[in-house]
Amino acid sequence: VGELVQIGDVAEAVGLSLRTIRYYEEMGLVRPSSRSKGGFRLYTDADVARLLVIKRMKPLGFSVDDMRDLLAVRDQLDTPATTAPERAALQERLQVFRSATAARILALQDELVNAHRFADELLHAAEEHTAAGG
Amino acid sequence: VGELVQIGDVAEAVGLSLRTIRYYEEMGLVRPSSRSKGGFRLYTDADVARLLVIKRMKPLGFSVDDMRDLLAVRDQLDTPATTAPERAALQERLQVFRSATAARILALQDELVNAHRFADELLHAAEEHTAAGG
DNA sequence: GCTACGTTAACGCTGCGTGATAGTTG
DNA sequence: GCAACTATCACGCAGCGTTAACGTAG
Repeated sequence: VGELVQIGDVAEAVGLSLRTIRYYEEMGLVRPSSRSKGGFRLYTDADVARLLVIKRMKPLGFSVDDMRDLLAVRDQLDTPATTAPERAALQERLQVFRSATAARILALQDELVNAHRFADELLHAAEEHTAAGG
Repeated sequence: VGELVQIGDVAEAVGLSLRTIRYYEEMGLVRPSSRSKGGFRLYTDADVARLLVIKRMKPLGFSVDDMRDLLAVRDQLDTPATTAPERAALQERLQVFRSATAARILALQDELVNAHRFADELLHAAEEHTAAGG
């Protein structure tokens, strides 16, 4: 629960490569809460949770910049010192992500239709040439 | 019908950028059937059709190499000189694309579920902080 | 001869994969 | 002191976007 885990365990747990995790750190998304005496990255549960957020955002087409932005909003909302007007502004930034996600959902549905059509085309192309040679 | 069109018209028609169309040519996917005296690319309907196939494959996650491969299969199937045993081999290559497309459809469905969950999370995160300050 | 359109480099970018080389942990 | 893990460069790659500098079409 209050465990510190190394990058390898984290990678296996969240399904990201070591390289990817280090890359996100390099880009300012997730910093391990501490390091071992020898320099090994040590992650808390909260750190892992951040990586999971990222992993969810990735297939939605969000860029690293977008992810950093959303994580920052989350951090601010979780900060008690954040004032009400500040929270209102953060809500608007969340709204942008909701819109983008909604748009992405529509795009995915389009792609699904497209994929089915393509599969059909592949079948027809196959049949045309196997049956009566048209 | 037997019209030759320039790259700009093609780009608008299929929804790809000039750069992208040239890139696909560079990669050996679609060569314009001819050039103007001064060197302008001139495309036939068949050329445009090839580009449309590519445009359909792109969101399915196929690489340029994959696309070249599928177009080659198509070309072979459309060639009357292709023998029956050759056609059988081509069918097997088509099967690979069908499998990949089926897998992609499943992946897209997963991504859709993921996207909906993410949208819900965004809503909950918003509500938690707007209503009773938890 | 003007304007819109096109040509070929060639460099830039994202999101990592893939070594190389060296140090750490237990 | 050995195996397994990790560290930091640093280069490579796909799939284009984006100038730059210049030629063509009509």
